[in-house]
Amino acid sequence: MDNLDRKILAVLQSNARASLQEIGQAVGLSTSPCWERIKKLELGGVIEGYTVRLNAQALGFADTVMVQVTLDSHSDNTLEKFGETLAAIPEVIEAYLVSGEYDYLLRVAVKDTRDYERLLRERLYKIKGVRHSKSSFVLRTLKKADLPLV
Amino acid sequence: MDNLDRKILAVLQSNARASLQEIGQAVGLSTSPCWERIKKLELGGVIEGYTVRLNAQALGFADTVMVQVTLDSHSDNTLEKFGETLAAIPEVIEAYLVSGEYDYLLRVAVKDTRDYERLLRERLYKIKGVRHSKSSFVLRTLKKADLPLV
DNA sequence: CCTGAAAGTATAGGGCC
DNA sequence: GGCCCTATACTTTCAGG
Repeated sequence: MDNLDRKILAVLQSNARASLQEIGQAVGLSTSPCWERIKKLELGGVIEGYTVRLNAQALGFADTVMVQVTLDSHSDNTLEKFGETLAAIPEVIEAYLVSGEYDYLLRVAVKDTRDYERLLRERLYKIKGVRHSKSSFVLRTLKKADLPLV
Repeated sequence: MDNLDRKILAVLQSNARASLQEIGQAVGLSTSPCWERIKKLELGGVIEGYTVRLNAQALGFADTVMVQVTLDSHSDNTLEKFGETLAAIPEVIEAYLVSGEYDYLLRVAVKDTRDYERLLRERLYKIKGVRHSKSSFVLRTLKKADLPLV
């Protein structure tokens, strides 16, 4: 992992479909070393995959909600069950176990506030062990950046 | 935007470098309509770009911190200044203006706890108008999913 | 690391239902 | 309007130096 690798990753962050020629031009190498480096980064697990940045709004997900969740018990069992339950809820896009005043932070994507109310009532409130939750609706996204590599 | 478009997007979500042949096979179309649909989704702004999923750990960002920020004043001016300041801090990966008990939620990527302490002291605490902040370190990532499309 | 050749892919024309 | 097929230019992939 040298500076050239990081430059290549920076290019791929901004356009994962850039051709090897474009990447090579940007970092000052010919296509073959770029290709070899990328394969190494893929095999080494630095590159986990390639994905598309989608406009959630355009796809009908008008609202994003950040949910703080506090559990009753912190036994291994409760914790694991909670994780499994979240995995099965497609609206839950991200879920983190965190330190601090609450236990979990979720990022949830929903069509509208009614959809969110349904999710809370029918899904989150039904999960055993959840003491309480606090919802924060995202009013505006100020920043969404890539990891700083160079 | 029909079901085929959503299927194509689902394929791209899981692998943005899938060839048109693979995409076509997955959705039951030949390559040309897939290509046309993708171009339309790009031009229509549904597809905002293509990016790479990177292993933050492997790149030296061992810690992720979620920071709740509360501002003193809620004037347009303070709000805008705050947004601009955040834009210039590379460690701040995401920033949301939210409803609820606090004003902003930030996702911050740092090398270690010392790096985070430095960021707090030298950057966040220096921003005018910040009343207080609460940090939650991410202990474990339970889920990181794509938007549910089909 | 480079050059370069072979296999695979994106892009765009024309035709079909 | 949306599909399929086909030709050409570009890309990926991997040899040999």
